[in-house]
Amino acid sequence: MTPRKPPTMSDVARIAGVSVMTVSRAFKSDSSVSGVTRAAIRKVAEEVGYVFDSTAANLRSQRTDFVAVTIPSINNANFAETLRGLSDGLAGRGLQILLGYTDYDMAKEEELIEQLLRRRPEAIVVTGGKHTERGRRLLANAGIPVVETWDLPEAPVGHVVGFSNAAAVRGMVDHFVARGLTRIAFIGGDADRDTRGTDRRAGFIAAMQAQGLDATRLIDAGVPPISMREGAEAMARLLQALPDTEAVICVSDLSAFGALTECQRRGVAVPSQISVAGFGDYEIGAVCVPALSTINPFPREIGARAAALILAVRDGAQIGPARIEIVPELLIRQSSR
Amino acid sequence: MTPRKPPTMSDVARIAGVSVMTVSRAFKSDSSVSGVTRAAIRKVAEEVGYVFDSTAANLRSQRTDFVAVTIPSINNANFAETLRGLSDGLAGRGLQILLGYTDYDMAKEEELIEQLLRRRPEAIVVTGGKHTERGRRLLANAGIPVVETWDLPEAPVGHVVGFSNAAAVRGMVDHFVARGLTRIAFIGGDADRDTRGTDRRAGFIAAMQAQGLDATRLIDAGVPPISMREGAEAMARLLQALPDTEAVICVSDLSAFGALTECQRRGVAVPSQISVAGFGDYEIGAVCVPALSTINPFPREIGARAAALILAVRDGAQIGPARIEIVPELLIRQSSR
DNA sequence: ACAGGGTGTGTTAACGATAACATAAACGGG
DNA sequence: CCCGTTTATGTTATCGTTAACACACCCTGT
Repeated sequence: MTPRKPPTMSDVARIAGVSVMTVSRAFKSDSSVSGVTRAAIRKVAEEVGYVFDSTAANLRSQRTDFVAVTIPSINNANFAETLRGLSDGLAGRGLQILLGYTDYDMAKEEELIEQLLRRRPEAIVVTGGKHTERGRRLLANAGIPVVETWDLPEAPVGHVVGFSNAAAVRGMVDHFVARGLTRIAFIGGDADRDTRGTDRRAGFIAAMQAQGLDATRLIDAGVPPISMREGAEAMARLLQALPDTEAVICVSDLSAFGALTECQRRGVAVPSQISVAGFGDYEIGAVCVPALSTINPFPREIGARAAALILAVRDGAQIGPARIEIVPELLIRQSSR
Repeated sequence: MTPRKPPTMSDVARIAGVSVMTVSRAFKSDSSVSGVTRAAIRKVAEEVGYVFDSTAANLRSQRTDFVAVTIPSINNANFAETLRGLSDGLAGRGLQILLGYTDYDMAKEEELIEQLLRRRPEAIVVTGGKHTERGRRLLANAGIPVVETWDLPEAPVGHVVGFSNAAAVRGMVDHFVARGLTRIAFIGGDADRDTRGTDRRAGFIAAMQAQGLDATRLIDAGVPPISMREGAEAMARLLQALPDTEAVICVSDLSAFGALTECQRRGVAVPSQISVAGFGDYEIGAVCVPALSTINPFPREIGARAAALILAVRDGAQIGPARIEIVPELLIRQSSR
């Protein structure tokens, strides 16, 4: 369409009859340029179709206004909420998110971290507290604020905004036990990939053992992300293999919903024959019939807190490594009793 | 952690005893550097913790390896699929996505487009074919490939990869009519914001009129994105106001699922008393009971095709404005008869 | 009237990489 | 064994903006 190369500041400066520096200042809100000059420059810029070139500004000013973020999957409402919390918190201050997804793969995460750091972000937010060794080193040496989320790692790289996946699941186990249910199963994903899912499973086992109960009713639903369909399939296997199970905790609301539908298809009444619980407080859990008992880890708040932390550091706050613990909320609905 | 400023290429060059240019070449796969030299340089780089600085490379080479993408909302499985199609297609060629979301707001889209163009992406993919006038101008003058998706605009800015929302809904209307249902309703969002939703509603009205049927059973479910809950509320209003309705088409599977649950709560049998259809072929539609009739617009393929288009242009293909039409698939399941 | 301070603008150099060109060494075919 | 070609490396200038500094001008108070 426009084969000639795009106008630069110096084109605008020439036409407006000022120096490049004045044009530069006319585009920053804080700097001192007279109102008339600024208006004239803006007008010329709009006329010639000038679009500010951040790549040059980034290099010279050593500031990119990027915040790098890694999430396991784009297609997940929980992570999307965290992203939105981040985005809303940062956008107001002109910070743009540079997003990458890891596909629940630590090797891919390492590669991604390196790729993102090349862009010289001013902070990096990662999901989870487990990384490859090189990934950790890259983060630690990046010289920018690092925020690990969705977890409470024992040896964090930098800041932490997260919660204990294990403790959250324990709350659900205890709830079931308090209602007199003892034959409780867990539907989760493959241990090698989904670290948060694995933490939840570990939390389940620990909580069951603490209650003196059998913690061997574990159904493997496959590789994360665990879909609704996989939840349904896992439930089918559970009902087949261990028909006397009284309650089941699923690694997420999505798999829990799948499990629920499997019960519906098989005429197994929920919760009178079996109680079902999920994780994550996805919208579906609140809307489906019966509504799902679940755990809300406040994903949006995780993002918002991480954003606030980054802004505080950016504003020069001399805070040491922060460790912000979010306390998930247990939501008991009709799917459990 | 590391207060000293990060090493640059010239630091690596000095330590490795070569020129900066050789270091630069050692980081590009294609260029000619001897194996020993390259290995030595890589080793030094790893030791000193050198991380390549794209900001400088971007400026000098006038290439950023960015592809800008705007979507209405991050938290939507359909757009997430398109994003994944794009991402998977582009990542292999070293292109990174620069994402922004518009919140279904054209003014916000305009601002976003400008913000993204400042980063000098090498192509831009936008959702939808409606933009503010300035937004259009920005896109047209950007001097990079522009791809509009999820729509078939009459006067596209550049390339198009999309489908007709109206025609897709007509297919569903015709399906219902063929089954002998005539009192058909539409649950959709506010006309001002969601242009695709509005297109679907318009398609509904046109199809009903073409069939000589009453096209006034329109329920407004609020501002997009229309949630499951809003779908349920809209269904409640529909059942109240027009209890003789035989079928309802919802703007998305999410609202359709909400509508379905409302029927369950009220003891209205689906599909024997009322048929329900959605749009988008979300996983929930396939898993829920009864499974939802819906329309699959192949969102992943939209992204994949857009990516392929961008790569082709990048490789120097002299293609004029492409118009790739995706034909959505009608999926009839148990929720309709 | 004049020092002192703010305001608006200009000049120069630099951010850290790479394009373009130059050149020395290694290679290979008749 | 020599010349043309390829391979490996170096030198110089530059991408488009902004930091840092400089300076002229206009206030304001005494």
